Parts: sequence; C-alpha cells; structure tokens
Amino acid sequence: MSATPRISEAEWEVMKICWNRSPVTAQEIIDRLAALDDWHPKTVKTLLNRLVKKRALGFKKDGRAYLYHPLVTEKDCVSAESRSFLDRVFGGSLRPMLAHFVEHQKLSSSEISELKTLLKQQEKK
Amino acid sequence: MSATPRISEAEWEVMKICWNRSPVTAQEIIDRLAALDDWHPKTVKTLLNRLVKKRALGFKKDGRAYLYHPLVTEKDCVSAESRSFLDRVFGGSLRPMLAHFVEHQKLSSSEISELKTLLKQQEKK
DNA sequence: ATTATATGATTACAGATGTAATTGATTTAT
DNA sequence: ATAAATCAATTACATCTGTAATCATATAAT
Repeated sequence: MSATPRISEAEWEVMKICWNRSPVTAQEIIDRLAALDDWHPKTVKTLLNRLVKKRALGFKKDGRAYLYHPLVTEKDCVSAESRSFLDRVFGGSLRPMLAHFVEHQKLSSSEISELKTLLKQQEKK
Repeated sequence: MSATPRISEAEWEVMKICWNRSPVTAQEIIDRLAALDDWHPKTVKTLLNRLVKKRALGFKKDGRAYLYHPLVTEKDCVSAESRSFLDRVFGGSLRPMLAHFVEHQKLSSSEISELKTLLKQQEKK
C-alpha cells in the first residue's frame, strides 16, 4: 500500500468512475457525473486536473481527447480513508466502530449471516 | 438526531475532549491537546472559537475563564460522520465496508466473539 | 482558407481549514 | 496606582475545496 494523496469528497466521485472504467475519456466522466451529481462540465474538468496534479490520475492523449487512468489503487485509497475515519471518529478502536454500524444501520438477515461467515474465517487465522 | 454542523479533523480532537469532560475550561483543553497533539495554545483557541461559531460548543463565563460544553451530542456527530464515510467510500453499502474492516484490521478473538454477540442480538430484532 | 466548435489549460473566487500572531481587556502583583 | 501577566477576541495568511469562467489551441464545417 503505497502512500495515497489526499482525495476530497468531490474527487472521490471522479476516482470511483476511473477505477471502474479505466481508461476513460474526460467526456465519459463528465457525462456520468452530470447524470449522477448534476455537476457542471467545467467543475469536473477542474477535479480531473487536480487529481492529475496530485498524481492520483494519469492520462494518455488519444488524438483529440485524453484517456484517464488511476495511478493509485482503489484498495489503497479505501484503506487510507478507512484508517483516517477510524482514528478520527472512534479513536482507532475497531470494536466500537463495528458496534456502531451494526446497531445503527439495520442489517438484513442475509447480511448478518455473511458477516458471521467473515468472522468465522477470521477466527481461523 | 438533530442536524450537526460539519466538524473538521482538527476540530474533532477538541470535541472529543469536550464530550468526555464537559464542562471544561479552555486551559484544560489547551493542556490536553498540547500533550496529545503538540498543538499551539493559539491554535486551540482558534478551534474553540470556530466550534462556538458553528454552534457545536457553547460556553459559560466562570469569572476569569470560560467553561465550554457541547451543544451537539457525540452520538449525533458520530452518526453523521459515519454516514458520510460510508456513502463516500463504500457507496453507502454496509456489507463491503464491514468486510473491509474485518479483513484488514486484525481482530483479536475476544473482539470476534463480542461481534458475534452483537450480531446475535441484531438477529432477534 | 476562414469561421465555428470542442476540448484542454489557466485563472477566478469565496468559504473551510490548519496554524498561528496581534490586540484588547481584565486581573494580579508590586 | 501602575506595571505585568493572563486570557479572550480579532486579524492573518497559505492551502484546500467547491464551483466555475475565460483563454488558447486544435479540429470540423462551410
């Protein structure tokens, strides 16, 4: 897990699209975010430029348009973000955090059994 | 759960102290954060003022010094922050999020059994 | 070839945030 | 009573973020 740059809330939306569909043109990202979040094309371009500057995204010219691709993995960013959240809000303690989610978000019974399975697998390690 | 103001990363540290020891003087908060995060007293004062302006903290004058106390509950802030994190990083889906934490952070066997107990309680609802 | 259009690059601008310094008012020590 | 120390209020300032507009350049249409 290499160090990931700090990715803002709005930038996450862009990164998610890149992780799912890389390589992807600016136009496609713009279209998707216009539909999804009703963002102005110029706004999306700004976010793309900032992500390139942060070295979270790279691009290749494909004639007229650019093709963007992630330079950091989703896994690494998710891990960094999760760590930061856990530390900030729960003082780094996993148990209270998991308890919070299990209590607050209603879990369907299938989700509960999936989790139990996950826990059982953990137990064996 | 009343609407909570947005609380920044640094501000969280201040809030945590207030939630644990309210009512508390600026001096005590300053001392604790100097020890904990090595923050300058002036920095802490700025954070306190911003939190008062955001209506996350209130204060009462106690002669010379102020006594600060939270105006928003820890529970409400934790919930809001958790929601925002879940949405941003895991698209709002609980299962992948829990799976991430269970897989990445090593859980002690006692933590695992506690979690199982929590899940069993959930099942009954 | 000139004009219109599309798209990437640069610039803009207000509010949030991290990180304080300066000012002002009040209390305390001399 | 005056000077010194304390503590809150105001101001500072660079960077990040959200949200674009403008500028420049390349391609397409006439």
